Amino acid sequence: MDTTTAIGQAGYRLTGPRRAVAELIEDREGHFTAADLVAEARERRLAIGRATIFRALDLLAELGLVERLDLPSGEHAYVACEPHHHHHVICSRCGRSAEIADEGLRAVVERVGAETGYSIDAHRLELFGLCPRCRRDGRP
Amino acid sequence: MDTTTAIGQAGYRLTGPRRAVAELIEDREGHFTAADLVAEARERRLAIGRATIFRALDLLAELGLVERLDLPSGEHAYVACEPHHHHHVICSRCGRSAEIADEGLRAVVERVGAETGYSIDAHRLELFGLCPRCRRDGRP
DNA sequence: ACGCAGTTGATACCCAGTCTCGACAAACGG
DNA sequence: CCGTTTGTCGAGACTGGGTATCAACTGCGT
Repeated sequence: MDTTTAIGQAGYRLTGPRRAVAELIEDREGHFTAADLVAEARERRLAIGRATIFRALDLLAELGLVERLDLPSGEHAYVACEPHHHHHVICSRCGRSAEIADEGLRAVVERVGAETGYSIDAHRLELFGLCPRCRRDGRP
Repeated sequence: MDTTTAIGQAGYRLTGPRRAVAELIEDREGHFTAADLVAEARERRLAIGRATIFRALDLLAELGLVERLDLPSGEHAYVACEPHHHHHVICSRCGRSAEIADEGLRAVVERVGAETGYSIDAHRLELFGLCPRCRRDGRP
């Protein structure tokens, strides 16, 4: 399912600015910040307000088409992704990310719940390292 | 090892403001934001500058005596904790947290590395839910 | 084509966190 | 115990991410 149709199906209006933001995101590799999109939009002479970009990102995040990351640096970034529960491995050099499935995490979560007595209803796992390409290329 | 001695042993000066911040943190339950500490310090009429609180938090985080969290809301918060690698389960109502050990996570990380080809050198796992006390108490 | 929400953009605004710099005080040596 | 050195502090200016406001606009159902 493509981004623009997903917006429509969720009952939101399929507006020009939203299409434009979706396009900006599709043209990206790796993660990006809201500021990146603002800059990119300005470069392409798109008439999209800053607030609109933030709003579009919120919307896409809500639909699960984009996910918010908290980089170790403290920055907030986003990555485009498929709308189902999963996690990311993020390259700390180039920012490319790969989705990962359960991989036994569910079991870990259950064990923690059992041992601590917490009823766990959400979790976040982020992995950072070098992607295969960056490992192969330069090692400064 | 208590906080103030840890600061000394790491080669940093054991100053009044740092002691004060350490004390503010020890008196807290659950997670707290930098702004919380600033407000608390003001209430107690402590003459500690805002910048100093941020600096002290950075220092304590570097020593591993405090850990930075990214709440689902996007806020940055901290929790006091022991200085070794671990993760937290955080109560989404009261903010109390419990530390959790490996619990099989290491194996998960290794499997992901093997499958994606990334060389993973850092990870973050945060679990959110209700702590036993909040489960027992009100269910609004 | 019409009309009404939902959406937009400009702008002002708010708040977290950082930077600067003169004043200060912890640690150490004598 | 006092002087010196140098890390640290506080105040305030500053930056940058993100949000609130509100009049103007436009997608979309009828």
